[in-house]
Amino acid sequence: MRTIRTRFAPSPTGYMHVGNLRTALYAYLLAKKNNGTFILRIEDTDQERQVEGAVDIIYRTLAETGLVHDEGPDIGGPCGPYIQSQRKDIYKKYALELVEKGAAYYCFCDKERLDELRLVQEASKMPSKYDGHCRNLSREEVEQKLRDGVPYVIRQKIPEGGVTVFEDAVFGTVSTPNDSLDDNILLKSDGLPTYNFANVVDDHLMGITHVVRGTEYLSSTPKYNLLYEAFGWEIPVYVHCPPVMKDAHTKLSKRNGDASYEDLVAAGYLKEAVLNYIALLGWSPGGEQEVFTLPELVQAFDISGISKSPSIFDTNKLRWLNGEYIRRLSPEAFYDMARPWLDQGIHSDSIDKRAVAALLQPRCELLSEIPEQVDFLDKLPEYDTALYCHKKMKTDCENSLASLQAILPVLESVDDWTQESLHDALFTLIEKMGVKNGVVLWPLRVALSGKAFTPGGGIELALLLGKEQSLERVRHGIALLS
RNA sequence: GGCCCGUUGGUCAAGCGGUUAAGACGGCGGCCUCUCACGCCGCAAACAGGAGUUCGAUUCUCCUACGGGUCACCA
Repeated sequence: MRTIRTRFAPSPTGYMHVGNLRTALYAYLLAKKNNGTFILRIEDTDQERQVEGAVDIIYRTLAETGLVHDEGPDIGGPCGPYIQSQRKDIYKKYALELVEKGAAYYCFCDKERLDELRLVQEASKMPSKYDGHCRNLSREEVEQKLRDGVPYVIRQKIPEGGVTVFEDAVFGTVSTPNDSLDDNILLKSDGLPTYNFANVVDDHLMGITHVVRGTEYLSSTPKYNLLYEAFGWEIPVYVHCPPVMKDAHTKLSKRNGDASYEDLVAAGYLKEAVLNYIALLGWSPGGEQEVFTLPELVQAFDISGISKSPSIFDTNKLRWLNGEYIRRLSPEAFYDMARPWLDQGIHSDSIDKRAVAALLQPRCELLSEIPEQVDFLDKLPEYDTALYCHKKMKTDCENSLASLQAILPVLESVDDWTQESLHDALFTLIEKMGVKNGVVLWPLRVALSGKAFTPGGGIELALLLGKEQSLERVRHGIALLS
């Protein structure tokens, strides 16, 4: 069996959508699973839609996520160049070959005629389709016009009648009547090929064995196959992937303001988690495992697990998975990753950020939420005394005040400000008072944080804040409640 | 509108003629506990509808409905 060669062929027209990334991922996985080759090709035949810097985003994203290509514009390879605009001459030669073979023809219709044709067809509710005006021009007519310098395009000559059938790896057998296909343009009047054509030529020339792409190409695939057949080339295996949706009706897209890969990373998602999540969006490994490293994905990948219907991007699940990744990080790795966010929420130098990170790690699903989780350490927020009333803890303003008043001297007497000392001192107090733990510890935690929820309990917070600051906050609490 | 494709809980999904129709996220309840979270235990929640084929359909066929894609000198 031939070595499998797949390719990711984006147009440099903007950001990396998650749908795009997923297509790249599947192409990568398919190649690597079979010890094959993964190729990057830039499809920039549309002069007008180029976006500055878009190619860099593609390189950066692939590198960051570990989807490293074996051949591509930046690293070269045996089938270069890997940028379509640099392959211009190649396409014309093949287009002409097709004309010779009778599978394509020169068309001299100008834009005006085409627009008018479309209007008429729309008005009469006819399917809009090229009317074949130039389809049967004689050789003499063609040569005359060429000599006269009339602008031309080259169109594909779809056979009349018949049905084109092909096998898709995810959708199975797909058959389309040829009459529903249009004589599309292969070579534009600017000499550049359309996607339809460049794609086929490049995929063949680059030895692509498996074409992984979105379902938007499913219905034009018969036309590509007609091209392959006309050339006498081997048709690749098609793997059409359904789209990633924002909701049941709309696709996930930058245009709708949906998050791109970069946005997600900026929002505090780990790139591994994002990649893992999108791998599972529209593909099932079959087993129970949900957390996969890239190498594990390579091992587990199989085309048969790709689903036929669109899937909705679920932020909830991504969050969960991200939390799962965070919890699996070593304390050091998490600290390093959390550091920038920690710095945003805590400016004081007296707080031990490693200790905060340790408290945070099991309670953090999204890095970007860290600042607001820890900002109370910097400065006690203003809070309502209603916080002291907690039914389950059996606390209210009165017994909270009593507790804080009892706590104050106890804390003042703790010289050795450690977890053990604090714990011993406070639990001795609890025993002496003959109350439930919460009656003492809840007011303490509230006084220290001014918040309903915190990463850590009263003792842990006291330890972080230090003796002086803790005493001050307890006194403040007493004043508030008095 | 023509052509192509799809439809299992709210979401991701397993299932490939016979199952009590997995599992995960989310939701709800409980346990643990110095709050919250983690962890653990449990609950609710689905085969779009209708005809066939078959001893038997979530699985096969057809129709309907709904949804998506595509009909450019864009990719």
